[in-house]
Amino acid sequence: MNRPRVDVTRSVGIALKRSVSALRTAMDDVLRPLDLSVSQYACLEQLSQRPGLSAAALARLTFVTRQSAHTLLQGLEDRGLLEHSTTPTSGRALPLQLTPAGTELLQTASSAVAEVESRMVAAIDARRVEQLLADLDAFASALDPGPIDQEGSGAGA
Amino acid sequence: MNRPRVDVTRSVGIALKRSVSALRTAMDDVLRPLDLSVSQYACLEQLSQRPGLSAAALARLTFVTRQSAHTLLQGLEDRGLLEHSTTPTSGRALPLQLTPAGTELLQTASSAVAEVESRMVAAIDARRVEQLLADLDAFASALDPGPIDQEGSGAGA
DNA sequence: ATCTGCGTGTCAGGTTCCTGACACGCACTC
DNA sequence: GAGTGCGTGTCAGGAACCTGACACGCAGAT
Repeated sequence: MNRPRVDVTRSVGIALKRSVSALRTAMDDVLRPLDLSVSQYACLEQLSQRPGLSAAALARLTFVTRQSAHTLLQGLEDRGLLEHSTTPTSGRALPLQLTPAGTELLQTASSAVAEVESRMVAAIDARRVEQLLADLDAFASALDPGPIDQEGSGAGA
Repeated sequence: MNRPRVDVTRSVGIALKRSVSALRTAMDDVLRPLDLSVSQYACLEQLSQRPGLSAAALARLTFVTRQSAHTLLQGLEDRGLLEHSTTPTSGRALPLQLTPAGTELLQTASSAVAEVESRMVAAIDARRVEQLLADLDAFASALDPGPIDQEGSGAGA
């Protein structure tokens, strides 16, 4: 075998990428039978939690551009999983909402994903989950002070 | 403002995705002036740490398919950043190695990335980094017990 | 009322990555 | 020595995502 004396794998970035990669693969595996991609599931889930979202808002929540979300949403709509109102709430924003079929499919998907996530979380001490969540949040805020509520004057050189 | 009483953002998966997304964006920003993508940087870094790697081995280390790595590597080779030996070490595996130009560029890139990563890590208690690394590793192992040092007899179902 | 700024929906093009498939070389079995 | 299994390099096709650009609707300033 090889002994990595130069601990490449001790980088936080790599560890992050590795766990996300594993999670994505695992989610993909359980979502595949339902013909849903991870991004599609994320849209459905967010839409279920916060109905009436616009496509652009949904895009921000799922960390993709609104163009990508648009394409993705069209596919979901073609399958009758969600529908958009024809009456804009404000500006041009068209509120989206799940159809009964979408809600039903989401329930199946959601429990499958929850199983995966709980399998993952079970790997560490339950008491540390909250701390981990906070740390992860701190990471994101430190790198991208946008979406929070920080004005972040004096950007780091 | 809004008070998300339905804490969607409390999912570990989402927190993970958010921090990775922020990290990727930040790395992209500092790597752009060097004409390097995050994946390209990852290849250079791994190759520097472990010279003589094959393209397929590199692919596994950077969490992409060997086909993607192939395309990516070609671009790097065209720019004279790395080169592959013509003599296979074993089977068809062609060992890769950085050129002096590649090593030099990597140094610049590496320090830029290190700055980003340290900015991120600085957001949490330094004493918790080790624990976090272990937790992240546990996540990945729980979901995908493959790439560690398991020979995994019998293909995973 | 007109203008400007911002957010939004949408179309077009390009890049990156993936799945599928094939040919080749080594190790092992018979 | 032929056959089998595994890992590897490579080509082809497609899906997903992104950047760029444009048109439209609301809110506030002029």
